[in-house]
Amino acid sequence: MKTIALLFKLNIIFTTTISAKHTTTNWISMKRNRISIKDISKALGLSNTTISFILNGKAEEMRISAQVAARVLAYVKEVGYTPNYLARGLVTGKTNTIGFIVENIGNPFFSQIASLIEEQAYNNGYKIIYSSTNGEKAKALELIRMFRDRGVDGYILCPTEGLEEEITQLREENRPVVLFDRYLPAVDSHYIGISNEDAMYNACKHLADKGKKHIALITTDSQQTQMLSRLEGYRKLLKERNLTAYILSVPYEERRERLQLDLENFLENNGIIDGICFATNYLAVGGLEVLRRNQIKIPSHIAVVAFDDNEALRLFQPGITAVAQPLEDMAKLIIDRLLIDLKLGKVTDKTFHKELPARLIVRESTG
Amino acid sequence: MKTIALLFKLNIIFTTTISAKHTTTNWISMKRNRISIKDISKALGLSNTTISFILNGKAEEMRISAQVAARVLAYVKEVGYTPNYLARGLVTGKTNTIGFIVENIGNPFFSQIASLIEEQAYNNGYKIIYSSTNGEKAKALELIRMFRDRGVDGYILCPTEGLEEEITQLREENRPVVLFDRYLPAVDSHYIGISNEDAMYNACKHLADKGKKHIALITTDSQQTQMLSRLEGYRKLLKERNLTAYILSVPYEERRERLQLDLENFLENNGIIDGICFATNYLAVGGLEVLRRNQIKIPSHIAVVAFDDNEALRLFQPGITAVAQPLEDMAKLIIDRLLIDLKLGKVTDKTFHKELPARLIVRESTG
DNA sequence: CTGAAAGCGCTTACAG
DNA sequence: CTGAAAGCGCTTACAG
Repeated sequence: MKTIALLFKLNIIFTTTISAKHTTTNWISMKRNRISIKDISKALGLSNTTISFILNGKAEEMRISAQVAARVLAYVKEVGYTPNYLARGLVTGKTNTIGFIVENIGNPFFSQIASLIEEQAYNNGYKIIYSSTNGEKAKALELIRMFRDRGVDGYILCPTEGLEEEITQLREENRPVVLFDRYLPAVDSHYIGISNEDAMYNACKHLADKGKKHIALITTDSQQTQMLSRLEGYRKLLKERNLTAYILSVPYEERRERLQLDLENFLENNGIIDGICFATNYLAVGGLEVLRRNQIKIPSHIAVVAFDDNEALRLFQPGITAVAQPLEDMAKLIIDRLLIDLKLGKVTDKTFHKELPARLIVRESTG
Repeated sequence: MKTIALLFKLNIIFTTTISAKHTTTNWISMKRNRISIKDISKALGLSNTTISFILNGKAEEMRISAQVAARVLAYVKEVGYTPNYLARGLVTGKTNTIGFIVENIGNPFFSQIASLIEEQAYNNGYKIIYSSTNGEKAKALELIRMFRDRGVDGYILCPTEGLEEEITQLREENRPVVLFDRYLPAVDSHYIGISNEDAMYNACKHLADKGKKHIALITTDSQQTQMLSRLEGYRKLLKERNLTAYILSVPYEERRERLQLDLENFLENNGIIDGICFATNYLAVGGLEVLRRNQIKIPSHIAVVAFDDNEALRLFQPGITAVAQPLEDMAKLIIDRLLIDLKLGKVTDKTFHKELPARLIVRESTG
């Protein structure tokens, strides 16, 4: 049967290529290249079982003689055998792969945390498959299902709205999930983020302490938890200090196109504003361009605080005060939490909901 | 046999959990959840073969009646069946996955191109597994091998030095590979990048045309092709205009720590410098901080051009003139090229070596 | 201590 | 037009 299959394939190649001889050789060598457990057991006169046990470090447990084990390991090393993960995954149901879903890997916040998560996962023997949702629920659903079909062992998700049902199902199927950046209130799931309310409260407090009386919040209309909490923090400080709220809420879908015009109008109509908090990184970058184009002096005319720190804010002149998320700690917590469920082989009943404190990095933009 | 295995697993659960009943139910529902071709064929009274053909769009080709096909498709949709990619991959040797290796996903250049490549791949039915080498050959080798063990169909590599042998082997095994950003001169492989020499030549020419007579190049000692070409471009312009070269070459390994001190010394010792080209993005960001800290006026004292454009350079005051890589075109070419080999099922003899032109975005930093 | 054999969920050459 | 059966490369319960 094997021979027949071989001949058949060769035949295909013969009829479709010009340099048949060359390709044929390649094809054979390609198959030869990939050595299997069967090849090893045959060569060493042992059974597949024995090889497999030794390869999986179960030699002692299965009371396989040290000499046999050593002989197998030496041979494996010599021929450079590596196991086929697809076959292994098919049997064990484990692939040592983590599905990582972000909003957009091109966003510095996500790419930086991706870099850290990748490293942590790698150190623990896991690889990452990633994808971006661009904030679309349909895309997110498709990605989760695709990951499932590919048998990822666990999921790290930056969820869009409307994913409640799917995530609940993942949990019911005992698939480890950790949410980050934002969570879904209706779903009981592990979550790691920052204390957004406190972070924004502190940012605004910093402005108020600098004597600002008319503090604006530039945000989007997204109903994601992290955005709502930031809004809460803003409101809390304003209430505490008896200040008027000036809120510009840009439609999330058109956040890039609309920001510029909307912000210009907003500032024109509210000339009294003397402090601005940007609720997220792309709003800050876009907003700073608007401020500059309108020759608004920072901080003398308007003081500025941004959410999420990055190079652009650091290099801006004046340096922009920013709320920095503890990316490294977050990445570590996310992976650690996922690994616990992964090792356990099932989802724990008690979910872990952790909000880390953010750090306010004070620069010249707030005087 | 199946029943025995089932009981065994249940037993394990009974002995390790408290709410055994609950967990048991979960476990069964988890297995039930995953419906297979066998389940479908049984339910519909057809063979696995027929189901498989229909699922793979071979119904017509295999002359399966339209009614049967429709019935199967309807049932599949109803029960929400999705194929197990591991099993499929084991048989076909295809996983519809592309291995994507970058230097560091946290670097904006790589995360932006990753975002674009991911989208293009996704539109063509491929998923991305990615990893970062951090410029280390050992890590790169390990990643390539890990990807191979996981059966990725193709490779998009930003190669480190010393990967010649491994890449040659991939080609010999008929595994599609596309290099980007830099290539390995000793290896015949597809490559997509930019015309680095021209790009740097034009950047320096722009400075010279602005009357700069003492143009410095800040680069690393990396021997990667893209860096060498940029150096060539610099040299070419200098020769053409009869200008003296001022080159600061920071050790690649310590590029972050050393840049600051080295650059300060360099500028101090070469007070005559009136123009600077940074050879890559992190050098530009670090370098600009040094210039600012030393209160060097841009462009009046020193004019500046950076390689790779990004937000930080755009927002910097003054705006920094930058060489912008055509990321979108590159991503498209990379995927298109890989898809050709992927569809073909083997590596083409003729390799594709394409260098796209970069664009110089002139801002205030060059006067 | 070790091996024969079943099974994971697919695809596909072959036989009607 | 459709099905029985082999095989992809592993793991593992069972039987010595």
